[in-house]
Amino acid sequence: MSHTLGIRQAQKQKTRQALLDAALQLLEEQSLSSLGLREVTRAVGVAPTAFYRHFRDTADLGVALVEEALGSLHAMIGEALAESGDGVRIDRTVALISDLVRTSPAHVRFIARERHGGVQPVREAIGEQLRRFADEVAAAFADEPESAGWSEADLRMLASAYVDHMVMTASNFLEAGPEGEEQVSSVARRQLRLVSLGRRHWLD
Amino acid sequence: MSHTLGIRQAQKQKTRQALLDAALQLLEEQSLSSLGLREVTRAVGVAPTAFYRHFRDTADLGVALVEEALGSLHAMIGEALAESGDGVRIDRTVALISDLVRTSPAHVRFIARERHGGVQPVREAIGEQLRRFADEVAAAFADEPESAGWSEADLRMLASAYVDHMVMTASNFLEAGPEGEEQVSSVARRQLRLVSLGRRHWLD
DNA sequence: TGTACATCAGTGAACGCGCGTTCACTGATGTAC
DNA sequence: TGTACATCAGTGAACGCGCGTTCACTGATGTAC
Repeated sequence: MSHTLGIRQAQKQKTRQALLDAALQLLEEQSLSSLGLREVTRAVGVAPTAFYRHFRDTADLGVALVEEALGSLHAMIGEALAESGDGVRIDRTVALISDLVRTSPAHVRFIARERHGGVQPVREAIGEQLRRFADEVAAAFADEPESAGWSEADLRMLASAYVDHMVMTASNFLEAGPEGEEQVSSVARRQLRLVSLGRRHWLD
Repeated sequence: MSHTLGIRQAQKQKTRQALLDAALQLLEEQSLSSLGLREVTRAVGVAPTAFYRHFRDTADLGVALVEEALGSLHAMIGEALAESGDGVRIDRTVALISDLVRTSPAHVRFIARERHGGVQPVREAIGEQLRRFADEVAAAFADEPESAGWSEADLRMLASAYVDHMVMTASNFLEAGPEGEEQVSSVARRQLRLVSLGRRHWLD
């Protein structure tokens, strides 16, 4: 028999999730540093003071949103990069980002907005996640035969370029909307091809 | 004899500039959507209502800051790109960004923060400036012999990658601080070299 | 040059409002026996 | 299974505070003659 949460804890988690969801929606049109605790509780339909049962302040809630947005992404990126063959891997990567933006636009917008936003703990949480992505991408590249002769620093440099390009592309998808999706995909794929070609001739 | 502004207009411009300067400083630690008009006037030492003599609201002030931050940059980028030889041009470009961040860190931070921030008119003003940069970079590339056989769309794709990389690099310089400057420069130059190599083999 | 009037950048009082935080509370859920 | 007590998620009143905006104003600067 699977472990069931107590009624109390289950209800608490439900409220917490409702606060996160409401905040994420409100953050589509403003940034975290101007998000009010009362705004969030009003949207959920609980008393303002209930907020403190779940988060210390809105910055704390923001850090939780970072985990929600990026925490489950590591596995997916690993799969996309595991593809052999530059062309297919590029297609998979861009498709992954395109899907992500279509499925969770609010999460993506939040990350793009708060990556350089006015709330330090959130900036740091995002920075750490992106650093982890870069580490994972670098590790994936390191295993490939094309990386023979590459220094660790150069692999990290290449991986950073990849991750930064992914973030930029996600933000481009958001800005372009559904009708601009194909255009953004096309540019993103060609830019990755550019980098891929550069990689192949790096040691010439 | 050169035209002199009336005393009244000169004083007005001085106050306006003081508001812009104070706002920019306050924006080092918060984002525009949480910047208060009273905060700004308090920092300058004028009455809150004086604000309305210069700007409709803080979003309007933000748009003015975008012009101040990016308006004078077009000429400089043109010069850096006019260099012949990939290596020198890359060095010049990265040095330009490094200088910019050292000279005007607050302006750079403002642009990085508000590029995806919560204030629509400011996002749009930044987007338009970056689009202009991309146009100019594309035009500069188009004049080069290496671009023979390139479609206009591919040139635009290459130029976008350059401009996005510049913004990313500026933000990296900011984050790294003075002691990380050489490291950021080194990574940025190698990433541009990667793109440059890709460009050379684009039509293979 | 001097005078009389117009302009307008900056003032200061006043307003209603929503904010974050505190506190003692309630009542459903959990636990020990 | 039933009872008595403990826990604790969510409540609701209250607080002091700073906000954006309005308005009639002042007095230095500008302009017309």
